[in-house]
Amino acid sequence: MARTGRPRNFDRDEAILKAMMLFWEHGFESTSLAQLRAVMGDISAASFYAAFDSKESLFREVVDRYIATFGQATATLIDSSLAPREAIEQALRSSAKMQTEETHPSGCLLVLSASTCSFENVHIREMLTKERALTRSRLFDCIQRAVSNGELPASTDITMLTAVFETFLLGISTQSRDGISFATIDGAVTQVMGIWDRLADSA
Amino acid sequence: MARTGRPRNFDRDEAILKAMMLFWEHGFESTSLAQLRAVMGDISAASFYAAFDSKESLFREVVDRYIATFGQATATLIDSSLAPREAIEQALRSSAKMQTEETHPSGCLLVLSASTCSFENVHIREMLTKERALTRSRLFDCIQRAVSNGELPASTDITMLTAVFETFLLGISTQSRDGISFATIDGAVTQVMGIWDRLADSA
DNA sequence: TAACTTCTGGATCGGATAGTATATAAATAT
DNA sequence: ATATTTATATACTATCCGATCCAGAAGTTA
Repeated sequence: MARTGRPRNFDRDEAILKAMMLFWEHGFESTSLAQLRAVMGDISAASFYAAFDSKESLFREVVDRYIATFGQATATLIDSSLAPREAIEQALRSSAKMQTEETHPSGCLLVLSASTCSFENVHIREMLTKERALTRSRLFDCIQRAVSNGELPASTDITMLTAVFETFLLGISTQSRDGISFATIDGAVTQVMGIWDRLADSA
Repeated sequence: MARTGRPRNFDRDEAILKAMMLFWEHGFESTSLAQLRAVMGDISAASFYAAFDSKESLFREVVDRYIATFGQATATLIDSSLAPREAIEQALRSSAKMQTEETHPSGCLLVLSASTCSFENVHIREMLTKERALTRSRLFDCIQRAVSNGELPASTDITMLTAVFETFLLGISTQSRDGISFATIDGAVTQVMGIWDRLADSA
């Protein structure tokens, strides 16, 4: 049975995608309700709040959507059918590829859209901090798996090696914003993966 | 001869330092005039504008001050008395040390304080982009010097190797914000410098 | 058709925003 | 002493912010 009431005359899913592009480019606080309503097809404030409750609630939906789509660049990290090294290398290369694409804002939304914010929105920043922590723990698990496998020596400092790849991964956001090409970053990934190989050889 | 007129009853230099801490923590746009005036000793709006002209003008002064102080963590990059490798290693370790200190906001002000902003403040973001480009060119020159010296092979892809170190350097900001310790990042620096050594060995 | 549900247009809310006007206070210069 | 210069306190703009209220429009259900 179809739902009752007057149907909304804009595409909610499409509106979230448009909102994502704004939040991605300008960040949570610097994106205004007026801008959001404009890209959603000049909908009224009433329509906006009826559909999304609040700016913050919309942002949470946007983050979820981002993770389910563009954020899948790091999905290889939880694919246990891949060798840990390949999982990490693919996560780095796919992230570099995605973040430098010109069909959407550059860099990573989870890194850039609330890197700084006002006191009253600290919880928004912490929300993204938690998402990054999730990626970090997946990286950690990947490396731990390699140590268990014997691909990396038992003496490997997993926390430190996680930092090697994660620091580089996070840096791609600002590099992309600064206009560094995919080819250049991809070449850098090759060098960073050399760190893994050198540690593996010493096993 | 002393300057005429009623003397200002707050320390302008100290006020800039206080402003720096706010901009560093919350970013340019999310730091309000009211907050700035409060940390400057509850000065009036009139006093603020008499001393600094505008929020934007104050921010430019803050950036200059930051570069002259905390930003000196990367100063080794332009010290030609240092071997290129040592210059870069020191820049990375000093940056990691500075950015994780707990006496001021974590991360780098030049990376975090305007990573995203509204449309009307793009020039603020671009100002910081230019500062990062300066660091990048210094990194580039450092590596180029090593190639000229023969420390690195003539076949070295300087742009790519610049990206290796710069991407890592930029990533330290978010890592610091996420609470990763200096010891962990410093250990990661050691691994990243191994990339240099492997390239140097193949010379 | 009548009741019900949901969305929309338009006006509006209180509060925060960066910035300014005016008059006065506090110093130096002559 | 008087003029000049600069900073202050106080009051005040105009605008934008996210969010809400209400009446009516546009559907479905019974």
